[in-house]
Amino acid sequence: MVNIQDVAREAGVSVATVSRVINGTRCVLPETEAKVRSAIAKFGYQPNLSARNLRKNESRIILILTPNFSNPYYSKVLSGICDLSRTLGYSTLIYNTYDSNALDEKLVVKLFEANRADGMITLACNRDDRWLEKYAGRYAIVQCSEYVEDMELPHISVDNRKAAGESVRHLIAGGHRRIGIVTSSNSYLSSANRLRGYLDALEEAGLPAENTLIAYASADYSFASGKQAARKLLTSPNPPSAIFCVSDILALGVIAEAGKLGLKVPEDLSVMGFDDVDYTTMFHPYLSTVAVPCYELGRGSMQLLYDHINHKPDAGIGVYLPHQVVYRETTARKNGSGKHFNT
Amino acid sequence: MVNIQDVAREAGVSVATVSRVINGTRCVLPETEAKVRSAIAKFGYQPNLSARNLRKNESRIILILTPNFSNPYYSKVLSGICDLSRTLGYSTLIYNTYDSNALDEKLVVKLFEANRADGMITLACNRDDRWLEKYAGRYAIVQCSEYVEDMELPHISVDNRKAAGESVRHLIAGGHRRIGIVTSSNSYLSSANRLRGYLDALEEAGLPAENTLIAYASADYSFASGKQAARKLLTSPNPPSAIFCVSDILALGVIAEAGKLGLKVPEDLSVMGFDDVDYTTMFHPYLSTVAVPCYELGRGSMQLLYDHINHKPDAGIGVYLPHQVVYRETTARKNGSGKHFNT
DNA sequence: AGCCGACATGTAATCCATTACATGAAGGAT
DNA sequence: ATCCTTCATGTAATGGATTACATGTCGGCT
Repeated sequence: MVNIQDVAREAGVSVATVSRVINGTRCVLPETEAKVRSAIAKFGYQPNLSARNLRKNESRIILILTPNFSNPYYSKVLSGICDLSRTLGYSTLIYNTYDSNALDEKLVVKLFEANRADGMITLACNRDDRWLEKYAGRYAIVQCSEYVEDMELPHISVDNRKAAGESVRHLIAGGHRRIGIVTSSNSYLSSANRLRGYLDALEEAGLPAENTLIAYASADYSFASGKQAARKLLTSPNPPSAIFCVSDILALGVIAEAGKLGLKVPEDLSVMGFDDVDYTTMFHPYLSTVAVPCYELGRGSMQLLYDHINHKPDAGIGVYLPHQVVYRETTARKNGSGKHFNT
Repeated sequence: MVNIQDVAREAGVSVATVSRVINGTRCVLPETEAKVRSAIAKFGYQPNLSARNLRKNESRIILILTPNFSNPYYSKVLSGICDLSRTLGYSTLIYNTYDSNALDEKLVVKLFEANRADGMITLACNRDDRWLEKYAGRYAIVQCSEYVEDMELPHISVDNRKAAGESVRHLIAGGHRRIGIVTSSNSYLSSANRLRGYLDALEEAGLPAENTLIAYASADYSFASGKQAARKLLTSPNPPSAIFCVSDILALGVIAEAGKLGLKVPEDLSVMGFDDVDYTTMFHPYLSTVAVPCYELGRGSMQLLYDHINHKPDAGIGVYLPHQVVYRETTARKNGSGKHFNT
């Protein structure tokens, strides 16, 4: 493999000069630069990143921790992160945490200490990950979508509580009085906040929050777990006429199970999802849901991370992006025409 | 940051001994090893990967080129790659090529020459990427799902031609005589081979291959492009009674468009997909399709790459994994009961 | 006793790019 | 003519781990 020495020899200059040309440091005569550039081109020389990283004590790699990138929500966020990181000159290392339900502190510390990563974006931290705080000053870490409350670490997300409240208020305005929720048994703040928003709306309307209306799906937001949760809700003695779900895939599972139980959506049951992934408008009825700007969340978290890595003074700590509740075909007035409605 | 010198000093040994302990080289007295280990634990020491990589001339990173990891097919394959790579001690760098329709030779060479990657798995190469061959001996490269024919580079895939043939033969056995295909206008071998398989089956049955039965969707396998292609096929003077699609998402688009045109699936139109991604059984009618072992394709390509990186002599060049045609609810006999059938 | 081999451990070269510091030439000021 | 500044470029130290080679100790054999 050709190294900087070879290039220097070929160009008849010293290695320092070659390095200066590569890194754009001034103080190089145009004709010298031309000689160096042509030597570089001749050999197809690429600076060895291991050597550069060793010397500069950086890696130009950022670490991304995600629950599961096969989930369409996360893959959209990841697209945003990866696209921006590439234009900023960073490579991305993506790790699935799967259902471990907690970040692996050892792994994170290892990757930082080993100089493998300059920063990290986590889409997977939850309530129990307070240990992150220990590293707040030392490592550049950004929490995206999920974050730990009251922690001095930068994060970016939508206002889950408010969005959930709006959704449920919409259902109430449609005449629904028994409204169920399918949430997740994981420890993510987003699930908890969406549940809070649901309870907010119920309380405002003077509706009781019954335990039989709250179903906890398994931690992975899977279609199957949505079906299971729906079955519990819909086969109870006094079933809900509307169900708010904390994710679209769960909502899709609810709709499937409702169909199996002979219920028509939205005539017999209104369903709301959350996230607005691509699949919400591939099949009828189109899903009513909360549109989350996934891609922008990804880009935003990368920008935030970049600012922190480079110690930009005004890099924010908490950034909130706007959501949009979209009413499509899975929500209808209670005992109404069966047509979807807008309040 | 603590380095190997600090550990050596603390343990009262030389750096060489510390290195030997870390790397499991024999010839270290148990009590010496214990001293070193406790020093490592005390400092939470992690070897600097940049330094190690520089010295060993490796990176323990593998590069993955994929058209778009938001596509459920690719994300499944990627899961397989990432899971195995992690157990083999490699990190994965994933790059989306998006619709550039060709691999970026410059980028690939750059990453290899810069010692950023030890190997590469491409899910995105196509007919035009013959340049890969130049690097066959120099870089470890594995082609997954897609590959360039007649090239001495390892690849792993299913037998697309055969699988497509089986699917179309099934439709013919169901009495269909006018069978359309929605393929993609990209240059991927899989699309080409699926088209070949379609033509094989037609020819065997003595059916003419008409241009009006072949629709080219845009290169990205998108839902929207499936709809568009279906419209062309179904609004032609003599429309097909069955459509074979080279991907599930395209098939979903075809079904959606058929519905819009007032056609019932499978009563009025049979539809077959390809890949069997998760979404095929989330909505009725469940999609008839070819089940491709995505996850295993991913694992297999990583294993193949690993074998090549480590110069295992019997690492294969062409590996083919079995597929499985699954008949579900979107295929029916022509003018039949409307129920799905098995041949 | 003398010699050799086996084995544990240390010393120092090496991988390659970056950069602080050194050098030297050219041009300007007095 | 002399000195000082400026600027381009070179020299060499540096980052941290690996590893070929060197050293030293101990036991066994004759």
